[in-house]
Amino acid sequence: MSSSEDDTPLIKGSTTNGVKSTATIPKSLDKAMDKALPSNGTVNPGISIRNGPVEDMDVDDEAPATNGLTNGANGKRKSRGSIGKVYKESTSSEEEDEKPLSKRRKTSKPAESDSDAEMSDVPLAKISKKPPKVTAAQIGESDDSDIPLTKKLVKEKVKIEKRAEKTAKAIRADEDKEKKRRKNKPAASESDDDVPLAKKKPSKAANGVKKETTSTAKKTKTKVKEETSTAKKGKVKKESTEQDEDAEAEEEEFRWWEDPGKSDDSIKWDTLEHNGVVFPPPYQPLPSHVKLVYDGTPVTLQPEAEEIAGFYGAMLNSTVNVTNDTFNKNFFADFKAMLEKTGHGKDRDGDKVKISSFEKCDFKPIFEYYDAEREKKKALPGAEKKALKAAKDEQEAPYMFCTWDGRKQKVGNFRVEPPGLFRGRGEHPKTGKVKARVRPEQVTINIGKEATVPPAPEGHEWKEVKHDKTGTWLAMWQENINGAYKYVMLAANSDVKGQSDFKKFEKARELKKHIDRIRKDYTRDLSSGVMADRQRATAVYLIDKFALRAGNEKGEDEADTVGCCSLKFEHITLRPPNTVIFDFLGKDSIRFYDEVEVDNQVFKNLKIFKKAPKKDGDEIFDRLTTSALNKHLGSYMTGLTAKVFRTYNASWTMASLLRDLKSTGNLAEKVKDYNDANRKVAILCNHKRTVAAGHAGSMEKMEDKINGLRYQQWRIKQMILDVDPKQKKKRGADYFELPEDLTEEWVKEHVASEVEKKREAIQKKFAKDNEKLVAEGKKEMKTKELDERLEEADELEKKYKKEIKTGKVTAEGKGPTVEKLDANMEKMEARIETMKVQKDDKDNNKEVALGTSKINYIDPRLTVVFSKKFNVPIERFFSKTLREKFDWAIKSVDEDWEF
DNA sequence: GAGCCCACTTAGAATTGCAAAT
DNA sequence: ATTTGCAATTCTAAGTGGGCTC
Repeated sequence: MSSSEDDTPLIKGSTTNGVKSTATIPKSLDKAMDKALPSNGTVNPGISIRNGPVEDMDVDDEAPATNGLTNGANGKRKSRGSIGKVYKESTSSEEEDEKPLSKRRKTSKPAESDSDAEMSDVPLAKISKKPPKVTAAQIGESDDSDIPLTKKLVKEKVKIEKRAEKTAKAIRADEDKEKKRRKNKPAASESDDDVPLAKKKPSKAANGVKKETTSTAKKTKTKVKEETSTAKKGKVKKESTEQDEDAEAEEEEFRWWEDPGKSDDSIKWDTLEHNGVVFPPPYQPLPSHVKLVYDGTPVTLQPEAEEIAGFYGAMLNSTVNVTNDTFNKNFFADFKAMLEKTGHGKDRDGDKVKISSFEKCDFKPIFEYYDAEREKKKALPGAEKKALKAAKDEQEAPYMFCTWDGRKQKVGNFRVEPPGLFRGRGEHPKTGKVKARVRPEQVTINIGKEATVPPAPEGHEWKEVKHDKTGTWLAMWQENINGAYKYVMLAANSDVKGQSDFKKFEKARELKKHIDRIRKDYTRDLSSGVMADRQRATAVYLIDKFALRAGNEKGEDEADTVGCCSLKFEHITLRPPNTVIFDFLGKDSIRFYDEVEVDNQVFKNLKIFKKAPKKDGDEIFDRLTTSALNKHLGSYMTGLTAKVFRTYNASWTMASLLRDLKSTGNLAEKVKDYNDANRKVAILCNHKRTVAAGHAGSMEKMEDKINGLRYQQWRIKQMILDVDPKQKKKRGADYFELPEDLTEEWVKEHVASEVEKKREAIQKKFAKDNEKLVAEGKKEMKTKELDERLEEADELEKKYKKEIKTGKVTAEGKGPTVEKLDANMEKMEARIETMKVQKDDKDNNKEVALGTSKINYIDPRLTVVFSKKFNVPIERFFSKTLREKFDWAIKSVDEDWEF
């Protein structure tokens, strides 16, 4: 770990208005670079050429880039539309022939499914390389709905059957293989010779807690296996209280992290039982008085259409969607399609009303109905709400858990996603489309061969029932908008998820052993003569330094977002001598903006990669794909991919931040220190959240509170003068001035609001007291009493007004002295300071999301170690669910553990 | 070796729950 | 007791990457 100290991933400064402070590259790395790069830029003779001919490329970069770009690496050419176009202008005919061909191939597919009017309008160059994955989506779109639907279903069915057959075969083959494997390898003789080093480590670490050797660990395993069969009736004990040393005392919990690991991890389970999925309740039609109003006329819709209108209606208060043109357009297209199918609406007299204009639709009545329903539900007395929830819980109980290799495990998302309007993030071209109700006929069940297959809902059947032991999912369906697969899997606190989490972090730790070599290599390859290698080296540099995502290809029918490999011309701005400005939308259309200094060679390379004729829309790394990059990374270490770097860098950063913490303060300070470190990691990973709606308001409130305190300070100062006028000379007149930013106007307003607050408090108390009296059967107090009570506020007002007028404040309290007042001042000062810190903290934090890094990137063992070392209860860092998810970490590590 | 299919992790928003403030 | 503000949890979209096919 220490060897790469200088290569700490860059921690960006805290964000203010999206502009981050400049990060710097460690000097030592710079120096290393100088050595690696001959100043004249000639290609290092030692460089291995993996990828075709060496380019005659001037590393000093002023030569036209076109040659290097186009004649280079054989193969490795992405068929991304516009790039081809660029090259066409200046290069070989080979390019010209190939690109259009691939385009033609790609575009031909959509044509064979229903034609899509929108599609054909798209310029040729822009048409997706991917044929639309799912024709279902188009069916939804098309107006002549019925015919294609059936056509499509038939097609799909055939496909499915084929696939099912195939997988069945595969599974059979797998099972045979497994049988053989078992025969050859009795469980007891399982050798751990081939267990990767990384896997051994934790059990070693665990030794601190448990004095177990590998052999006893094995015993544990066998024991668990035996228990499995017997444990079925008695459930697996969940909250083991005896978590340690005397583990020999019967332990029903499955301590898989002490297990050296199965040799075959492609088989995920032997037996699997579960109860399937829960479907959302069927659509409840609106009461007859609630209707969509079209062009002033309330119209009755068929339930299928009404449901869709309801999706939209219920959303009217979310401006994000309703004011989005794409959303509205997509919604209305789908809505209209359903109206077409169901015969549009009928007015009071039963006459047909054709709904053709979105603008003439008034969803207000529907919105108000649903809103009222929401309110009703919210207003329900607590007991009733609880009863309702209990009923639901009971009904769902059977689905909450499954039995996985004999152990009871929580299922994550057993509820089938309800229909609604698709809310794609960012500028998703399909946002607003109707997400259809999932029918049982679309759902595939994965379950053990011996298990009872849960029945499909009455009158329905499952699409398929599988027994695929290589999968961890219990049920699956394909969604109609993007054709995405939706899986029902186990919850985060399950053993399988824990195991893969553990593996992920072990993989990241393993990278420590290779990172120096990898960095050395990519630093060298930054000046490789092979364009593809140079691009790859540059990309790895960016991924390593700035924690960028890999950046897979995306389709035209998705939001236009990028990661490292898919960065485009316009996403990078170069500012000599060596500053790179990133500005692009990443995953979830979250903006990544950063100005950073990079290695000179990287700067030079990016300049080359951006060289004309490249222009907006063209890829920077046009010779690089994520799979090529990952393949390369895999040569250093099995399983190394771009993703691992993010985990590694995040955890490594956290580890070094925590390591350097002195944390001598109290509990709260230690927690704050931890959170600060957490925040730095979150910033590194660019984890953001939208600023909460009330943020500006609550900021103002805090500022106002602070100012209120400062005003009180001024009052105390005047009291000091009141007690001892000589202080004016002693401390200087300035000391007693009201701070300039507290204007006369502000003071008046402030004072008025203080008085108003007082009044309100008095009135409230009065009303309450009266209520009490009434409840006790006594008479209410008269308004006269209220007036008397309110006098207190009047006096306060008078006092303030007088103070403002005269600029003098009479000292309060019994026996006021300068000393006492000074002490008061100090207390006030401290309060102001803490409030200011709180405010800044909140402001700095307004767009940083800490959770994502805590849940996915920071090795939980780091947190556990910190918790133990500094004696902070783990509850301060991990919520209940997180403690369950990270159970393995909490129980496997002592305070000497290192990432 | 591009283009899918598939399975899994990662992500922010929305919703819910809970406790501090009033 | 109610309101408010935030933390926790749920939801599901959007990534990554393996592997298969042609």
